[in-house]
Amino acid sequence: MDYNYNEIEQKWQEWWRKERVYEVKNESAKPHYYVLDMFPYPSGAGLHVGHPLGYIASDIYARYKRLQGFNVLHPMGYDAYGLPAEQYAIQTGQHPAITTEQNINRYREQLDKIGFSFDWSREVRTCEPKYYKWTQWTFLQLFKHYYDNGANKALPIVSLEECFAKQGSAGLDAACTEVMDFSAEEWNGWDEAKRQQVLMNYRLAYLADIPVNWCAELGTVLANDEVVNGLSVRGGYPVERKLMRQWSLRVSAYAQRLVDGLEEIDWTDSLKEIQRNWIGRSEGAAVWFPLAGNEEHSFEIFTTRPDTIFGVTFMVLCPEHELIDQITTPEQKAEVEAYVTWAKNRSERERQAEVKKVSGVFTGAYAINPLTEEKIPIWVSEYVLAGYGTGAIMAVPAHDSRDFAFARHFNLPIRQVVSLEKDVVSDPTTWEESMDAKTGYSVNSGFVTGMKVKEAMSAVIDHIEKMGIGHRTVNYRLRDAIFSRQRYWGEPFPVYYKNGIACTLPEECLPLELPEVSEFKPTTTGEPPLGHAQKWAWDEEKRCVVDKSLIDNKTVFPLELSTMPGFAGSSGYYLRYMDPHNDEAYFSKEAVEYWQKVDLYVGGAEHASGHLIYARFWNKFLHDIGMSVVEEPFQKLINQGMIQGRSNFVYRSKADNGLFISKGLIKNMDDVTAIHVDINIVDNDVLDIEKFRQWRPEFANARFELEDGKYVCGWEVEKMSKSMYNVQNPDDLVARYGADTLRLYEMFLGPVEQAKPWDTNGIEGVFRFLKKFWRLFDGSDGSNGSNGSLKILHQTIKKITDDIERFSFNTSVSTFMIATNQLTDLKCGSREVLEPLVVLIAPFAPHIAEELWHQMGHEGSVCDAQWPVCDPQYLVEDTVKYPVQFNGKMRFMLELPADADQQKALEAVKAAPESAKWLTGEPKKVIFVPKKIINIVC
RNA sequence: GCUCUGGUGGUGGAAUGGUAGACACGAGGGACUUAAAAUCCCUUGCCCGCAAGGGCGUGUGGGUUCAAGUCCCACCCGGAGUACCA
Repeated sequence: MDYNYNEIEQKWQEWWRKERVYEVKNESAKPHYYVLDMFPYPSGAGLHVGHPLGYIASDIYARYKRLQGFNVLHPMGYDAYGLPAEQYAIQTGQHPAITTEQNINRYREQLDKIGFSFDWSREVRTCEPKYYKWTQWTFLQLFKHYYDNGANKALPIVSLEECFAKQGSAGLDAACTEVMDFSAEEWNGWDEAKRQQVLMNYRLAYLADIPVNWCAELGTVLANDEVVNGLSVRGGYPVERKLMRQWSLRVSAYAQRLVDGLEEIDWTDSLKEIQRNWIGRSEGAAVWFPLAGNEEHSFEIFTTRPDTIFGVTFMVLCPEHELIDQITTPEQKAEVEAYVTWAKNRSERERQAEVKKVSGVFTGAYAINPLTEEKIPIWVSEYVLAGYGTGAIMAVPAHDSRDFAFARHFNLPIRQVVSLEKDVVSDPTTWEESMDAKTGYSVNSGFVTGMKVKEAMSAVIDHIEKMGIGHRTVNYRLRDAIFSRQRYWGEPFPVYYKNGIACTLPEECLPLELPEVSEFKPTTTGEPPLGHAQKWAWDEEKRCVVDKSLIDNKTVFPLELSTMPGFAGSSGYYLRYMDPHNDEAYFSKEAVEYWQKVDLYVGGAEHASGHLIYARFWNKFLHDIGMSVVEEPFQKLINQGMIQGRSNFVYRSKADNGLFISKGLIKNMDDVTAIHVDINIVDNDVLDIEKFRQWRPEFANARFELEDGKYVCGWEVEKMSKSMYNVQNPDDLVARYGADTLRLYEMFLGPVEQAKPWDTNGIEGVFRFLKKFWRLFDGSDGSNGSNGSLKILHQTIKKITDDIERFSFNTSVSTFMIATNQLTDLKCGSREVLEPLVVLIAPFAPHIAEELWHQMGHEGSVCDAQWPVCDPQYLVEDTVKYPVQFNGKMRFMLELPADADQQKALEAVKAAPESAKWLTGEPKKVIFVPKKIINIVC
């Protein structure tokens, strides 16, 4: 009987759906395991072969765990809010909800064809009110909490209010936008507006005027991870810095816990490293430098090299620094103002493009080095950033490359205070670069002279702490996440404005549903698209949304016009899958206590500094308020590598426009023009000439110069894109080879974690294997397996189990091929051998496994079978290697049959001289490896 | 610049420090067939040799080891992340 994959796959996909084979309950006597894929944004282009790569890997693991007796949660859903649907809406007027729905249906159809074991009864869509109700709810909780550094967790803001009423800000150690200092009397005397303003300074979701990444083209602000090189990630439009009043999440409060948490999770080192770099923890000191001539005023700087304080030769402020106006001398005023204006008007892109260009201006003012009491000039320069540290630095040109470049440019003094060897100094004016390394000894440095750099660092900090002019501190590069987007297609904020004060909707009134709008563009007055919504005001008494014409600012107030960013909906979706239909809570206590966390998370590394930071933050916060039970949501993380496109080219002769020359015949690449050709009319780099002539009218009369009767195309690895005609649609492959072949082939392509170009050249081999595997079962009988076939089976069990555990799915496929070839040679029809083999292959090729399982007379799904256990007696190797030692050194590798008398052999080796003559038992083969080493095969 | 990765045949890629190149593609040869498809068998890292056999081989140069693709040091080349972060 032929392997009719189309019939088999359709039949079992329907059966799985009908029998609800993949639905799981939140209770079971079995141990639990949660396998999650990063849910997709359903784009209009549909899936290409790169998308399912990770899904196939996680599906294999999920199915494997299920066969091993785990209750496996393996859900799927859609990250349905996003910019492309909105931009499409602006262009066509088509509502994003409609296009999103269409795209989701298309995705679902494509996913179903590949035979995934998702529990679709738990599907979530971030754009549905019953889902985003809980996104909004979490926002409210963030708004209602602050971060207490002492307790090291989020606490209710009401407890902060009580504290302020009793003792003001005294003794408070909380994450905040700016440090505040007030007494209980002051607090109690303030009106509501002022108090709210103060509380806003502490809330975890807060409104503040902050410099944002404004993208005029998209009409919205963007988070730091949505901007690369001054351009928006989506669309590549220029982004400028602008001060705007925006909602933000105080992610920075969790910076240390986000660093610490990396220790306990099982992610790749490179991914952890990306996160560590993004968080950018650096230890150092905050030091106050007094102003010369005005010593009671001082300003704070941050340095990671307190040991170099004796080498400070100038100070630098960022152009935004508030001190500039106060300290600039009249003579320097014009120049400083011109510089500041120039710097502020530069676009982020210009600034980044000219990073190497040194610019700056002297303020005319001086500071006092608190340790040397020297007078040092204060400069202003762009190279000091407003957003990091305090926006002011002490410059040590001898030991910081940027300070060095600045000093050279403006001819400022350079003083060496660190040397690789004790008491050895050189003339810094001859240096070609600064000595930045934190190694060596302090020189010319007062009381720390002669100390090692590390010792000097803490000695200086101790000293300035004693003097009361500074302290040890830690700085993070991680900034708070800007949470407002001036867009339509996102979650509305459950917030209204009562005479300028942000108030939140009562929790019972959630979800606040996204209103209908007449247009998806910003309004003519520059408001976000929600400004077009008629019914967009909050009636405090009726507790409902009303028409905005009713706004009277007494009981009816305007609602927030921004929406939440993409990462809002994706930050907690893994928790919602645990209990997706709960209308009373985000998820029930029982559900989260049962599943705990995601055991295996599979997705792209491009989310390292976005989603994976936000989701960890989100989960830590939910943990603090008693919702999620563990701090780290994703125990093990696998990054599937990106699949690139493999483009094919034909070469048109420059001399003769109708002539195409086969690749091997081209003498000089300058004589031809390479033209992208659709990969669907190329097979194994050989062009289908007829299809090519039909492909486009201008090629209808193409002539060819062939090699061996074939036209061979060139190829190159590029991004998978329509314009390069290298997009491979999985549906075509499923139709041609079946889903099982596609699944196996995607795995066979190489390690899951490695980036690789898509290439169908090998798919025939995998297809051949499945056909062979299928044939193996023709005429299978109830006989017992021979020793040889059982050996093959048990070695296969061992190898496949090991491979799956280390996510080495490409070698698993090879293992199946080897076993199938061997069993075919043995003409093995034994049920005892073949039945476990079906179970082994079920995670990889579920359709064929299901069909064979039923043909063998089983009633239920192969998914409910038992993963076979390997019997060690069949694993014994034919030969065993024994290292033989003389004088404690390994001298021989003795290879003996597994059942040989090893003791006797070893004794014989020891007794004999160093040659192979003496070995009893007639050596079959004596291999002299290098010089003295002998491998002896008996 | 810094951090992380990787470098093995014509190609994708295998190798707990122990016979490098499994498995697959491609290529070459053959069987079956009127023919094609399908299937099966043999060869296939490079060099010398009719052969038996020998020599060389995992980016480069050193080192550790009886033994290195694998471990250590330096360098070269690719890929990714990040960047005046003090």
